[in-house]
Parts: sequence; C-alpha cells; structure tokens
Amino acid sequence: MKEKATLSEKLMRGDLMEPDCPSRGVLMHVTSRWGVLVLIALETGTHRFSELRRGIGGVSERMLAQTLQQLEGDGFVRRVAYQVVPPHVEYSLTPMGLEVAEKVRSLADWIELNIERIVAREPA
Amino acid sequence: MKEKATLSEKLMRGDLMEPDCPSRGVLMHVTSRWGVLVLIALETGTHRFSELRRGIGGVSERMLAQTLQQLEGDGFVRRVAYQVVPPHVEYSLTPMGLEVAEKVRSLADWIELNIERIVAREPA
DNA sequence: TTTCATACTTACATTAATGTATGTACTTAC
DNA sequence: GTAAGTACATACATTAATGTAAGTATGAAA
Repeated sequence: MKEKATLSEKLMRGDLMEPDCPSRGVLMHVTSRWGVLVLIALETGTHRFSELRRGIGGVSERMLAQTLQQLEGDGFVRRVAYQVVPPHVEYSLTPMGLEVAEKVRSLADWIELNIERIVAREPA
Repeated sequence: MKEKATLSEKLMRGDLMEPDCPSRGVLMHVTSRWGVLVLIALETGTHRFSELRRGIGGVSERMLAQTLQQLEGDGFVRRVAYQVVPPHVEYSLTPMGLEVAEKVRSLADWIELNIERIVAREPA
C-alpha cells in the first residue's frame, strides 16, 4: 500500500496503515463525532464553552468537555480560564489546530455541498 | 456559528451543526476508524478484498466488509464481483469517492507529517 | 430567598462499535 | 485426502463511546 520501510521508520514518520502508529490516535481525536464539529466551530474564532455547547447541535456537556480536552492534549486547542465567578473560559485554536481545522473543514464542506447528490442516489 | 437559515434550508444544503442533518451520517462513514484508511488505500487504485485486508493493519474481515458496504452505499466505492471460484471481487473508488478520498488523504497526510511535532509536545 | 448562569466532574446506564470464531462452496496445490 | 485461499455472513462476546442526571461553588438578578 506504500513504499517499503522498516517498522520504526514508518512509526516515526507516521504511517496510518501500521496498527500501532500514534497517528491513529490523533486521527481519531480529530475525526471523532464531536472533534470535527469543535474544530470547525473554533475556526470561526474564540468561543466560550457554553457557546460551543449551544452552537454544536446535540452535543452533551460531558462530550464537549472531553473532546475539548483531547484536542487540547494534542495541542490543537488553547484553553484560557479567567478566575471569576461565574466561570469564564475561552477556547481557541492554536496555530497547529488551525492547520488541521482547515483540512477538516475542507472535507466537511465537500460533504455539505454534495449531500443532496449523495442522498439522492442512496438505495433505500 | 453560521448564518441564520430555516431548519429545512439548513438540512437541504447540509448543515453539520444541525443534529438531524444527513451529512452527519456520511461524515461518520467517511471519518470512521476504517473508512479513512479504506479510502486512502483505494486512492492508489483498484484492490481486492484480501489485498485491503492485508494492507490495512489491524482491520478484521468483518469491519472491512462493513466499511466497504457503507462506502458503497454512499456511492464512494464501486464493487465488481467476478463469478469465479475462488471468489474474486475488486473494489475501486467512484468519481465521487475520489473527491472525498482526496480530502481525507489531505488530512491524513498532514497528521502523518506532523505526528512527531504533536507527540513531542504531548504532556505525559 | 429562590433561581439562574457558568464550566465543569463524577457515577451510572445505555448504545454503538468492534472483535472473535465459525461456517460456506468450490478449486487448486500438495 | 488434506490443507489453503477467496469473500464474505452470522452469532456471540467484549470494549468503547456516548448519554443522563446530579453535584459543585459563587455571585447577581428577581
């Protein structure tokens, strides 16, 4: 499926066809059900937790929190908390996050634009 | 999160921020654990079931079959079976499938290229 | 004084995804 | 005759993902 290389070379470089490649984990965070939508939402700018919660239809607080933490852990999302009450936390993309978000949105845009074409030819 | 529009307008056009938009289903097929890898593998050309099975590290027969069927159902994959024994089936991308695959690979490539940068700054 | 909003966490329940093992029908190679 | 390869389907078991509900601390508004 790709040029031959040693296992360690593949893993260092990132080879998704290898079962143990760390790329798979990152890919799963980014392409997870809510990961995609969070990245797209944050591409429009900084947002608070509750804004994201309201903007992303159907996401629960639990899932939103978890997704944001994963993306923060991968270095795609920056979290800034103000020590006030009630709590005020702002989320935004890091430069690296912006790069992935662009790729993700490109895919999402294609699907949104072509959804009628896809659904139309769907069997039952 | 996006311009205001009626619900039906959103759904027709495809609005991923809407919980009931069919785009979400397609997106999930495409970004599913094995969907991504199948699309990337097929971008290199036509492949038999067993070739994909061997090429995509860690995928089970069950999951590969299921993933291929989903992608076929969405119109991204074409399946051609020859009536011979032992069975011979070839999978390839449709023109539409090629379009999505390009987007998906673009994302995957970015992750593979940047995996070291990502992992390096990972906390624990 | 009760309610509301915020940004979570935690426990528990449920659903979805995935894996494992087995079977099939036939042919070719051993 | 026995094993292997092919492209699956199916039943069952397990794991992962997700949802629901409740709790927390505090201040401001009603």
